[in-house]
Amino acid sequence: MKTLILELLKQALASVVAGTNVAAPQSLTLDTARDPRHGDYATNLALALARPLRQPPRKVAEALVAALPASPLIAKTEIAGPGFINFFLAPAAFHAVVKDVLAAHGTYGHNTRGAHHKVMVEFVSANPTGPLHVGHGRGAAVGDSLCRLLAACGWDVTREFYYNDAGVQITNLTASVQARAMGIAPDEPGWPADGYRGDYIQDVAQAFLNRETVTADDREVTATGNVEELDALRAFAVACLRREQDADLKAFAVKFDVYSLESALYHDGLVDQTVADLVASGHTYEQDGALWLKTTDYGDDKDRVMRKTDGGYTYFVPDVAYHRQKWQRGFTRVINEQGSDHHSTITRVRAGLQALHCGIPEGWPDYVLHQMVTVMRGGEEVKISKRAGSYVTLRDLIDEVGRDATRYFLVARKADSQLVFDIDLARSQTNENPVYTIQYAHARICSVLAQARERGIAFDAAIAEAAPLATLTDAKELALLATMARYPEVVDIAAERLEPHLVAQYLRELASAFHAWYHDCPMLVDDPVLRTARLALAWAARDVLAGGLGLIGVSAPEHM
RNA sequence: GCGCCAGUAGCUCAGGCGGAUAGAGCACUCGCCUUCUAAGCGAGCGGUCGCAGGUUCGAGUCCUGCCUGGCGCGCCA
Repeated sequence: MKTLILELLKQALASVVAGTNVAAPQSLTLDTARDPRHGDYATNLALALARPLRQPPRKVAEALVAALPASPLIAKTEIAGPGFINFFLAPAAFHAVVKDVLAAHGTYGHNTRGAHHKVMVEFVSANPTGPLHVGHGRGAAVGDSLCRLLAACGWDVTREFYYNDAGVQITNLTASVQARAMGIAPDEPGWPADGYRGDYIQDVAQAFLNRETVTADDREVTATGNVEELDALRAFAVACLRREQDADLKAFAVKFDVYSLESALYHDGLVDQTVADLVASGHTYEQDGALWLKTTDYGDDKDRVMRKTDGGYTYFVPDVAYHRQKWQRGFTRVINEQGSDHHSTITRVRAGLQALHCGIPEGWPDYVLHQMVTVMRGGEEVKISKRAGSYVTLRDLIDEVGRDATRYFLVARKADSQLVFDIDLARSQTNENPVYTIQYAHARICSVLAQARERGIAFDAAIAEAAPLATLTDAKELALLATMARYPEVVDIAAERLEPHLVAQYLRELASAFHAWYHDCPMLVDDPVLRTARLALAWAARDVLAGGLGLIGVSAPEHM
């Protein structure tokens, strides 16, 4: 619908500019009008052209309108205000949306912008030292929606989860489990400094003593039961927490294609190779017994230690090795979704990659950072979960408010805004809760279609596609159609800007437009032509609602 | 002190590349169930877009400075 008007406008523009030495603007803006009195679409093209053409904007607008090719889909145009051109569409233009939706068979709004190019989205990437917390949940919700959006835009998406299974934190975890296995509780003599204090450590210790076998998505380990064997303890503890995180992710309906391990980067020699290549590149130096990378060559505010005086590497060295590996695996596009508390790594990783001089473009990879989540209940901040001890777990939220509400609220805010998660709001099953308003719209349509079947009214996808729609003239149904027409643009922009919250916001508007229409325009009327047309519209609206909900990983229930 | 992010209605938040009278949900007030699900609809109330300058036909949006909050500033990840 929009592309069609843009095309006409482009022709008008070409004809107006012809014969002058004024270049046509590189891109045209055509906005969906906010005020219905401004029609359906509006452009400020005349205002933009006024200066280069040295003519009053309204006069330019008149010329543009005169040059606009006639179309049966445009009812009229108006010149308004300082020189806006408003387009009023004919109902037929709206009706075409229903056909578009139905013909797409569940892929309406999708596009081919990605052209099957590979993109990796790395997200969650929690270290296996405890259950996932609410921050990981935000990362999971945002990252998973990004993957769904990119896939809908024709990208070949790989979902990757990276975790540190070798560093100081894992040593710490191992010591904590060992202490628990030996009957030592936090703060008792022998409890490791900075040990993990959550109850889950006790569970892991007990399972280890029971010689249990644990299976996670990427590994299986059987406990030896010997608390003196640190390697066995570590392997078992990591497997246990991986399994726990897998269960959390499964409950959240988030899946990964690839798990990457920090330890593998060492085993495969990628870390040493990266260090050697960085040294060879001339961007390193030795000082105070440590090896430094001159990250200041690439915009950092100070240089960073690569190899500590104890001989170990700092965390960003394997990160650089890992990202070079991503590049070598053919991912010319990589998006890392992380908590913003790690944003300082961005400069270092990019600097390391640039210093390698291996053809990686500046500014690669992309990052999407999410800000902190504060959980509120009863007007007070919630900070503690029994199981984890020191933070609110994702599982707590899912158990308390459900997967759909959790996902919706965690993805509905712009990632770089801090988020207040109100448990009372999320769990309320009333009109206070936007996620239910959206799902209810979907369920309502399903319910009416079921009613139609019960009444013996023949209706299916084929009938919907063939339905004449000329009787759809009510203002509410045109408004609903206009909202549905915006969906492809929402998907496109949300994927382009890596902002899945736009989809969540759009769905609320779509649900609202649907409910208003539902209220004013009964579907199961006696007139078979009108009835069929409205059922076709409802069928299409259901497709768009289900498609949008799918992009944010929220279910589209048939009953509520 | 330096860097990143944010500051928009009582609350939670949207606001494409600068564009028309700044929007939504909730809360609050008033209406609407004999009617396909009232988990809904309609109307009303509610604003110094953090502050101050600047750029221009036009600024919530761009620039500068400042204020407030979060995060980071480690040979932790």
